[in-house]
Amino acid sequence: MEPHEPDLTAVPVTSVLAALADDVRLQIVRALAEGGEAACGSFDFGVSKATRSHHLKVLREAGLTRTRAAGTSRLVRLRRDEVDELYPGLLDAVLTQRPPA
Amino acid sequence: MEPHEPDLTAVPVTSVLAALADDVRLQIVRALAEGGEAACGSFDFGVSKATRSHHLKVLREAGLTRTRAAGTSRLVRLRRDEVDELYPGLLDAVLTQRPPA
DNA sequence: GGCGTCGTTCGATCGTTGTCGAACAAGGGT
DNA sequence: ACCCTTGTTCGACAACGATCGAACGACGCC
Repeated sequence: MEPHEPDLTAVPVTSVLAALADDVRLQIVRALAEGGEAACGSFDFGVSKATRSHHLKVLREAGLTRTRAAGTSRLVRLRRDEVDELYPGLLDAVLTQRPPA
Repeated sequence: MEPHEPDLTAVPVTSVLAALADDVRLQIVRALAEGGEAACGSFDFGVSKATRSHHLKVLREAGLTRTRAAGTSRLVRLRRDEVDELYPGLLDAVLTQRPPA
């Protein structure tokens, strides 16, 4: 099956923002920004694997991540360069974990 | 009635992003970024005044805008300084209108 | 006071989306 | 060959959100 990873320029801004406007997905993006490439299963944020798979699909179809098969796992990585080029400052602004007031 | 304009630091990032992840609201924000302060009625993007009022409320409660009464109208303005300080690059990244492919 | 304008709020509708369990598919190891 | 691990997909359900018309409130003006 094709992973359906669109060109970032073909994704409407609202879709990119919507993809980031979820707590679970934001945690995934943060983990990817810190740890680089990671297997899907390494993100366990209290949701079922079905939900996690759904979130990874949203991120992928928003043009924010790429996925490649590696044996029985799938490795996900952040498309940071492309995002930074098209939306400079966006990831930086969103990724910095602020203290909860 | 109090306009309920929260401190930006008290608003979760996901709420800020969700507020920007809508086409109508994005148009409003762009208009505010260009034209400065404007009356609610000046935004007519094909939605009813009820819907428009709803969108302005979302933006206000996300800490992105301020509203003040002025006679029979209400003037809305973008809290650009505060947003830029807390999320540097976010507005710049989002506000630039890209050509539709 | 009465009217028109501007905006908010209410209630309803309807599509979208986050969530889950279960079923399925693909790989690797023994 | 068998099984276990890893992910995806499918239906279902619940919650949220965008939208509207209509009712309401506040203000200025004549």
